[in-house]
Amino acid sequence: MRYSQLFIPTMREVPSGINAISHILMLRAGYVRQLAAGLFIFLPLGWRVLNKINLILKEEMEKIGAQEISMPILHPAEIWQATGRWYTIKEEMFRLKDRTGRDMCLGMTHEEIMAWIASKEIKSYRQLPQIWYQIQTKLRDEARPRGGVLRTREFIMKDSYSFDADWEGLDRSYNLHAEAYHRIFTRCGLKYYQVESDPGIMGDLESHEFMAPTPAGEDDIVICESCGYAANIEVAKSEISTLLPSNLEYKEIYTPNKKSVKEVSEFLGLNEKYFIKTLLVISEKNGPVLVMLRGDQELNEKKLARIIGEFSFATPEQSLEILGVELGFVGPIGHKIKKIADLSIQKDITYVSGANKKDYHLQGIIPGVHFDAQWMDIRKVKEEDKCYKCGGSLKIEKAIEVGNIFKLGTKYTEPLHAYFLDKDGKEKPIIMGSYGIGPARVAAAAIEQNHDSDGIIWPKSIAPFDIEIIPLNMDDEKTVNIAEELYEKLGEIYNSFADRHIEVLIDDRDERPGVKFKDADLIGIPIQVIVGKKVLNENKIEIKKRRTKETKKVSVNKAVVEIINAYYETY
RNA sequence: CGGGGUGUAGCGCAGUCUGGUAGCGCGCACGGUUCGGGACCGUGGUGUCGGAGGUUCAAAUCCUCUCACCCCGACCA
Repeated sequence: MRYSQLFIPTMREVPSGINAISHILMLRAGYVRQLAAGLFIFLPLGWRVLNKINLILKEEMEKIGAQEISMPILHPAEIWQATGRWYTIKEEMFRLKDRTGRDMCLGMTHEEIMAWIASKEIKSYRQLPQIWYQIQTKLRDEARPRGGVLRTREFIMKDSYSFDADWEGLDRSYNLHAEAYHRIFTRCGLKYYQVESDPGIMGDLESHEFMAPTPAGEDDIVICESCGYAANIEVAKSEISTLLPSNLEYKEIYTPNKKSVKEVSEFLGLNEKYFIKTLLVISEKNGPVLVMLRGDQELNEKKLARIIGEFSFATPEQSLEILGVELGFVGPIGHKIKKIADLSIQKDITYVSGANKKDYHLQGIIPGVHFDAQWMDIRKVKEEDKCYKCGGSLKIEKAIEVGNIFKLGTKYTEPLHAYFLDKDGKEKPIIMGSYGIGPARVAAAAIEQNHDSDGIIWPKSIAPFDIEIIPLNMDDEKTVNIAEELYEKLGEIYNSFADRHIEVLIDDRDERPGVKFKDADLIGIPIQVIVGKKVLNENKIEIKKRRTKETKKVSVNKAVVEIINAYYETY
């Protein structure tokens, strides 16, 4: 295509108040514009990138036998009421009424609708398995849209759903998706991890997330570099070293105004690890709960919430009211309320904790002897911990969730009565799975992972064009003729890498060379072909790889072959 | 939802403290000179100063309310 006919509004200045690199570059390079909080317009270049990604998604989904369909985004409330999510999801769902006053909502996702159609049409095990997918708009009234295109209120998602007759079938469909996702993200040029994840409101079974590491990411993931263990920090487990025996005499100690573990630890000259941090939380379902952690550890709130449901930390007033103790001096002994202690607290040594009395702590506490509790893993993994599988060292990285896979089981099919008759003539619920990928997040992650100070460096599989021809002197007949000739010839070449023709952009604008160079680097097409009077005098043109900035002069009559070679060499 | 911040030309900003009738750079239009890394000179157009109400002879500026957007946190199929 011709640059002069394409709408690519690049910006020289950096928009103020935003900080995600992908957000800045998408704006500066003319890929997107923002309509309102969490609502983005994809301009021609941005839309081309999304379509490149979608094409890869379609190809890989078709390879595992998935069939593309399209579902409404406006849903009747009854279906969401049937599964209960009409009630469990709160402000995040856009709701409205139609003219007759009927409750409706805008689809945040499509499990309900998929299970509904399955319930109507799938009657026999002979119709199973099925995998249906769509690339469709989702709407969520996000509390805080952020990071440009990373978290928006309206976005496109590739969502697929598997329907199987039994659990082995679900495993098969799940694994097929995992394999397809590996191919997809590899093809899109992303660095990514498949991590264990929290199923959240999707269900209670196995789930994984595909995470593209970048500082702009919203999630923390834990990676073991020796054995490959990878998990979202919300569910990650680790091993921490056991402590050497301690044998403190059981007695109260005066600790005036020393409340935090750190303060008391310094006051007594005893390592934080020999403390028990006692927290009071108020659970919506279970009321007050006392939570114990080793002094140097932090609470993983997600882990605790999975045990006791939604909870909040007690206020100073609540602590006095419920325990009769000021916060800071609460200890594990004596209270009648529910107690949960982290597994890292050893039962064979003595600890220090609050004495349940203002300005006093208690030493010599032996867990299991002086108090009992429900022993659970509620600790947040730290980088200095060891891998619980292999003992290897761990690293924690920020990452963007670009995809996820969930085993749903019968969570949606039972309430929506999606039953089929099995071989044995018995009626059984369909076993379901759901699998999502956010194309805009893939694009943003690709930019986060592939850019330099001049602009975007697209992985060539998802670049809006393959090659950009840059004639430098539009008033020089020879320059224009050779550029146009290359444009013609290159456009006719079949791109076996992508199974389509080479897509060429020619910057035919009457602009100064500097402007063209800057814009070309900003928008990030993998190969630049520079045609200019100066080098043309040697009967040569230049080929520049955007990624490495490596430039090569080649003679005009070998140009096409050399350009194609350079294109295949880059990545 | 809690905390912080910003709204002045298409973009980036100054002007607000101390009230006096709106400015700079870039971009844009036209003319000329330039032409291998966001050119230069000249000319020109551009604003309900986020909105509403109030104080005042006079409000971008002071007061009250409100809206939008951004950042941190909570939340996040």
